[in-house]
Amino acid sequence: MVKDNDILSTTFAALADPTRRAILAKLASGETSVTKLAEPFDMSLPAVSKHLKVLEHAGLIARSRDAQWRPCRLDAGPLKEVADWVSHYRRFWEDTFDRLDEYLTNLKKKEKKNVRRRKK
Amino acid sequence: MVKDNDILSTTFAALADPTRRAILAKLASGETSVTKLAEPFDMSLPAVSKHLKVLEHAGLIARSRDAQWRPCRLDAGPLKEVADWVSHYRRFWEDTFDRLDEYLTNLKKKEKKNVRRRKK
DNA sequence: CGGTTAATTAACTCAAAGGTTAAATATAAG
DNA sequence: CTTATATTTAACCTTTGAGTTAATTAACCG
Repeated sequence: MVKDNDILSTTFAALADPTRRAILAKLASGETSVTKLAEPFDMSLPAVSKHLKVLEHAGLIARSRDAQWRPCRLDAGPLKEVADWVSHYRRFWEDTFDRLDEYLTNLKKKEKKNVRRRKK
Repeated sequence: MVKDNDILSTTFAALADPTRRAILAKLASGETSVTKLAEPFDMSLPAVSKHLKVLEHAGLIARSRDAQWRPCRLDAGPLKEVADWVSHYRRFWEDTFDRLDEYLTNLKKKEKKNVRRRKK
């Protein structure tokens, strides 16, 4: 269950759908109407409307009113939170530190095993 | 619906749960058994086991066998993909003034590069 | 062997996600 | 006022996700 007061969870959940990520990508080139956003997708307009609601609720887009159109624009604020969160793990995919960490973890484990065996 | 062959969707979906992110955080300080991982959470062991399965399926953790223990270790590979994806939007939270054209040119170049890399 | 510990699988519940079609709303244009 | 266009809401369906308890598997230990 995704808790509603958990910004990161809401953001990640919103991003976990290729349609929604495609919408964000499109909005990166500027404000667009719902119909234009929906065009490339093989789904009904209400479906796209729902995706937009999810993105809006996650704070990833904002909407205004222009006659009968509801133009959407990108709001990347929550994406900064994502970038910050993932940056904490950077050292794990840069292999130098990765190997060292794994080595140290292994070493610790073996020491604990030896201690346990000696005590018993 | 999250498509199974879509790595980013699977990764984001796995990260959209605070329990799973907490598990990853714990694994950042080294391999641990399932029971130890489960300890801080107010849920049953099978529930944690399921979370681990989700993380494993997303390639975010790997498991080995040590007697009756199944130690888990972090695998940050998919997190690099997340970092790469989100980095495309960096300008939107960094720049106050409009550099849209430059951004789009860059994005297109990077996307082409990624496609080539995946096909390889 | 029999018992204990670690972890998973099975079977189930319940809520939420993602989609549909049909109806409703809002605004503009004749 | 009526009609066309843009979009949302309503009602519904089906699948998935997250949790539960009870049973099962796997490995160790005395």
